[in-house]
Amino acid sequence: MSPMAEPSTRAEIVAAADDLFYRQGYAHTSFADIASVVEISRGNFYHHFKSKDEILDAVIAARIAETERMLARWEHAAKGSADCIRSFIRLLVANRGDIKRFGCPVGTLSAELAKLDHPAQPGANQLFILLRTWLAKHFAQLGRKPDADALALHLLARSQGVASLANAFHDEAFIRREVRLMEEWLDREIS
Amino acid sequence: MSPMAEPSTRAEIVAAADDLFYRQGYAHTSFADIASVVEISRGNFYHHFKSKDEILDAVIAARIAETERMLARWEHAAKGSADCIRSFIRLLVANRGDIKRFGCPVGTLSAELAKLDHPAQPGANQLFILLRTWLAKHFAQLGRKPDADALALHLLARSQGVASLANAFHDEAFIRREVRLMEEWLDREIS
DNA sequence: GTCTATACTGAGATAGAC
DNA sequence: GTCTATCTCAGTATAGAC
Repeated sequence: MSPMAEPSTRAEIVAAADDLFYRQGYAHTSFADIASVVEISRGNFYHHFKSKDEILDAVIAARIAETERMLARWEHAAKGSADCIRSFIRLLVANRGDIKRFGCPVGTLSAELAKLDHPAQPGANQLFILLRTWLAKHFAQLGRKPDADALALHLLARSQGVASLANAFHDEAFIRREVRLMEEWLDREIS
Repeated sequence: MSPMAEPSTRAEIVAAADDLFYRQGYAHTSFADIASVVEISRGNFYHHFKSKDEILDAVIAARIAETERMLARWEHAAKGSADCIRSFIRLLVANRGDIKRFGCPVGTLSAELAKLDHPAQPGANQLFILLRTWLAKHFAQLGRKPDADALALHLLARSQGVASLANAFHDEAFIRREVRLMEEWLDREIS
């Protein structure tokens, strides 16, 4: 363990794999792809990871940690629960460039692992669960306790659908339009 | 060309590939997988299709033709445009078993080809365009000509999102709930 | 001793010859 | 319709560098 002076090779591998898994998909990304980004030899990173699945686990763990930090930042910056939910909705706009080109990182990974029937599916779905419970918590705080989870799932589904079609049609204007509709929906639901 | 007494070998290959591409994904399905379903040798296979990409093209063409037939059936059975749009919404319920397990065949193929940066992307998106223009046509006939395309895209996105999350969480009840919300939305929009 | 690099094996895939 | 060439990939063995 080096005392975090520079990013460790392991962390570089995870970061590169994270990026490539998002842009190319998990199955379509080879060790050689990752190695060429990190600029290490291909055989080398068996010292850090025993298998490709282990890298995937590390990438998922990193994404979960990053998502938790993002949610905490939103809660810190927001005035209340309605603002928190708005931050989630606006994430689509903030990331519209990547979403247009590569889709939603959560949804596309979950869909790919489902088709591969991959053992890491529960881990990938943990990202969905994280967002689902966080959104439900804030809907409950806005007085929608009985159907907080249903509202959370509804909003998650809406944003997933927007990401899918924005990706298929490469349409950023569509993202902005749907984000406005979701904000109006939110205002109606919590008024 | 045999006079359609029995399904031709070529049609059997396309049907098997269609099914496997849906359930396993395109990249993860090999010639051997398809050949073992159709029970032909790989050499015979090569007589009908020169490459895997060619099979994909044939599968996409078959899906487009099948979708066009489905839309025509809906129009024939429906009382009016509102009924047509309801048929589209209820497709989620009709196919809920497959959607729960494998997602939406249109959306998952489009997403996979996007990640692979595959040349057949435009063909796969043609399926989306087919639904989009068909829905927009019926919204226009219901007096929503100015925003008919936006309404069509909105509904397409909603159903894509429902399929994605139903697949991730393996939740059929969620599909039924969201379908009801979409039907209520439709009633409001066209009233 | 921690990290890195080179060389190799075997599985599974497409493509194609015969 | 069998049989083979070739390619890419994950994974391993092992030795060298700091």
